[in-house]
Amino acid sequence: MEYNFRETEKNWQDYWAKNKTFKAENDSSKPKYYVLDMFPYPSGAGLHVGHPLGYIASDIFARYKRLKGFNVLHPMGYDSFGLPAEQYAIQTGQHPEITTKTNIARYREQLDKIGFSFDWGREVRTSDPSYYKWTQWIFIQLFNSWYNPETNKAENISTLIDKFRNNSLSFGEGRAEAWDNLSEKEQSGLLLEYRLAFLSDTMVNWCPQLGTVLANEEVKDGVSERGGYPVERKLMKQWSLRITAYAERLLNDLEGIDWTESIKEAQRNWIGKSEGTSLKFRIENSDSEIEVFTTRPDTIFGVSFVTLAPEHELVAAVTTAEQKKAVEEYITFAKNRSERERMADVKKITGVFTGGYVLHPFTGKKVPIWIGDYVLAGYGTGAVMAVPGHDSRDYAFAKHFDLPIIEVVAGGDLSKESYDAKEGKLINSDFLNGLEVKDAVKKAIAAIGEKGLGKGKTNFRLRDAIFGRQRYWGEPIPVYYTEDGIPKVLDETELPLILPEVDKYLPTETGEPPLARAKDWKYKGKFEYEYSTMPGWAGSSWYFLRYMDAHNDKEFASRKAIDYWQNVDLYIGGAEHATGHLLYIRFWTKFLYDLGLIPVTEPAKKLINQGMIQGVSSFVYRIGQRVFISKNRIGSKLSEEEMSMINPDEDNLTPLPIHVDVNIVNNNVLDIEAFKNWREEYKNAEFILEDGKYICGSEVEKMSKSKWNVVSPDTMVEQYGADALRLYEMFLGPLELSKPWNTNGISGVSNFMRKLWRLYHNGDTLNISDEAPAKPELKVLHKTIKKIVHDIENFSFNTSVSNFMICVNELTELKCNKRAILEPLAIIIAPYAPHMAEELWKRLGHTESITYAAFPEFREEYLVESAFNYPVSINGKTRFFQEYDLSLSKEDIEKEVLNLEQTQKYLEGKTPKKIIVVHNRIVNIVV
RNA sequence: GCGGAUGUGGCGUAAUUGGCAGCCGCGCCAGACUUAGGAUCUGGUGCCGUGAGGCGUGGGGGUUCGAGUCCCUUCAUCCGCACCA
Repeated sequence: MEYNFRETEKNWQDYWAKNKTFKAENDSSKPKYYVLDMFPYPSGAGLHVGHPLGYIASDIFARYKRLKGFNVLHPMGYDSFGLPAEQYAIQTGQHPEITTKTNIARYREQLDKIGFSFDWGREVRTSDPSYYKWTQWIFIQLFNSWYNPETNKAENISTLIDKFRNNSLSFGEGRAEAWDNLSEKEQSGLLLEYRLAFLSDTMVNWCPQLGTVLANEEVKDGVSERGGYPVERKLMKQWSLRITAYAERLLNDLEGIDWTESIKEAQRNWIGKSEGTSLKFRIENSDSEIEVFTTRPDTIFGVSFVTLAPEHELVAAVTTAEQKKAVEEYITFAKNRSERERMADVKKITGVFTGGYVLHPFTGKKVPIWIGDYVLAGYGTGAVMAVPGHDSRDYAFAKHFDLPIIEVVAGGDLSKESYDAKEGKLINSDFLNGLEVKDAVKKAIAAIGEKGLGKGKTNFRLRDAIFGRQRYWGEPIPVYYTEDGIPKVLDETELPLILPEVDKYLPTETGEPPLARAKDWKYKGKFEYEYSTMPGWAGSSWYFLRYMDAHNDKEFASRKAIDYWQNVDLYIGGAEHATGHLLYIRFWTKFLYDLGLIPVTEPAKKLINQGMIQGVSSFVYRIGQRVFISKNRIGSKLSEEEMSMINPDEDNLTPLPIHVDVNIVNNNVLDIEAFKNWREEYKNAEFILEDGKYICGSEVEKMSKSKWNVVSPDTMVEQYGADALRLYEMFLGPLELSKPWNTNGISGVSNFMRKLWRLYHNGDTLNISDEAPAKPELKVLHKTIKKIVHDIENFSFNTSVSNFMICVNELTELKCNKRAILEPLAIIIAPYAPHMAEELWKRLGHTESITYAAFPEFREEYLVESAFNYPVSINGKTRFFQEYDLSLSKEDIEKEVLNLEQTQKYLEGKTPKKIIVVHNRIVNIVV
């Protein structure tokens, strides 16, 4: 009897569910291990074959750790708030909750079929009130906290109020009123400048099509990441999170975690730390100063103009009457240019002279003030000292407007381009002349400090994260407003603030978010709630903690559970979250740590990014309306019969490529019957074939419904079984690599599964011998154990599949049916092919699941050889092989080799210059 | 522009980390068995050459007894960031 994967896999999946085989305990004598996948957003399209890649890898690891005696936490859940469900709701009127539930059910069904060892008892859904209650709770903690730069951590806002009281507000820059004399509104406004969750007027990314603001992380190339709609800058009152307070720690702590270099680098980039100095330029005929930020104070004598961002607050003040009109026109122009336009023509230089001047702090010379939109209002001080000689952007601006270019660092050719390198000697620079750049920087900073013109300063590119979304399907922000408009957070006992029902999922006529439609939705019946909801990333910024204690209704997770599980040992997910989710989850973790709520500062010790699985689209080529030409016949001569199919008068004779469903194409050969039935319009299609077949074209593209290249895991499981799918996804190549899906190859692992089964069976019956194993059999087993352990621990799952194949091939060759070999083999393969492993385990006479069997111990002694077959090479080229006992010394081997007839043949009478003998490796003779 | 990765047969890939390049699989070729099949089994399969042999890890150079692996240089592809002063 052949192995019946359909029945067997179903049986074991039922068994695992019924016996709660993968339930993790929150305390155990075993060491803990936490394996986490990035939980999915349950979209309507269901899972394609690319989604489970990371889940399979993490599942193998989790199962391996269980066999190694660890108490493993391996949970799964759903990131179930989000835009697609809401947009679907807008179109259909269907409540997003219903769509979400349906999608989750579908996801669960698909996941179950693959045989994952998730502890479903800990499932979380971010859209569930019992979950978002705690997301709201964390928001309240953020609101009630500020970042104390002295202790370098978040503290309760009361410690700030104490400071205000004691120092009469001298703590806040430039304020001297007494705290208690301020009105409540003034106090609230002041505190908002410090709270980690705060309301402020900020420039936001406004997306009119989506009707919401977006975080910087959600905007790519000036369009929304979801949907690709244009995004514009707009000043709005918005909730934000003060992630910038954590910039330094987010940067520094990257050192201590085992994440891929590319993710760490992306985060470093995003945080964008840059060290420099601030410097003030006195405005001519005025008491005001323009403050700039520069990383190159050494080039101070190369300043030939100062550029302000169009939004800079001093623009009006420095503009002269003659230039007023031009400046105003320019500002209007800059304002109306969308972010997208501005990015699209980075090369285009625009700007205007204000007519005003500043005085050079060292020479006292007049320096013209310009406005240019290459200077960003949001970074540094929104003003730069332009050094066209040594900054390419200033150079381009100076060239364009014909402004002077001064060389102050020797080494470049300023007639061609600016010299930006930070090496060379200073020239034309008064007291800096002759110094190397590095020393000149130091001396310049010192001089600037002495004159009281500025001081060393660090800037970050990281912006505070805008937190409010003018959307329905998200966590309500637990805030209400008093009659004075003072925002107040709800009391913790009032949580969760349930997402109210609305009649439509659209903004109101007055442009308020959908939540404003909710009937009688008022705090204590009279105060208005905040109508914005939280962004998609809120719920995912702490979910790893909730899994530790998923049903706790008193706390977000009990201290005991958190102290036990600590943080994630292995986190697997896509690299697309590099600067979004993975930054936020680190931020929230650090915040909760500061409050003393959790014992760790990082969410995950190790992170692996699985690659994308791309689709391979297939194409048919249509001529006219109903004739399809095989790929390699395009451009070839057609027979008379073939010609008669085409009507050259009516038909367009250029073959038109059309995506065809990959499920009716095998090895690029089209299933013509299936194709005719695929769509009504192709029922009467005619074909121009090659070798009697229709060959399709193919191309690697993103896997998506519209490209007809989606391969569903269900189809694979149905045809080959879950174990085969698991093995094949791993066999495809290194986990981190992106690769196109090719269904053809799965037959290889499918054959392997059958071979494995046959190893234990003779025809229909189990065929196992209790005889002691022979040495070669033990050698094969232990070689495999060694390799598999090495592979798993290095996350090299592709090579372990290949090693299993080698092992089974060799044991088949040896006709091995010894229990002492096949039992351990079942265990080591169990993480990869758990269903078959369970079935074999049972047939071998075990009554318990294989999940908690003991992983076999590797024994070196079985691999020890007494001799080695040395490759003998002459001048590095392998010529022949010779076996020598391993006890022989190098000298002995050297002598023996030289005496060999074959050696003499290759030496052709010459005397070797040198002989290299590497023990257990190679012999090389140099002639 | 900055940063991160990747280049090996027709294809996906492998190489105990400086020691026999091409493991494992797909595909292909040949054979066996078959009331034909896109099933199964056996063998072969880097390239050139009938052969001895030669050539081969994107290209060029170097270090070394020995380089896919280390160094320099160059090219190509993918991804991330980007007027960040």
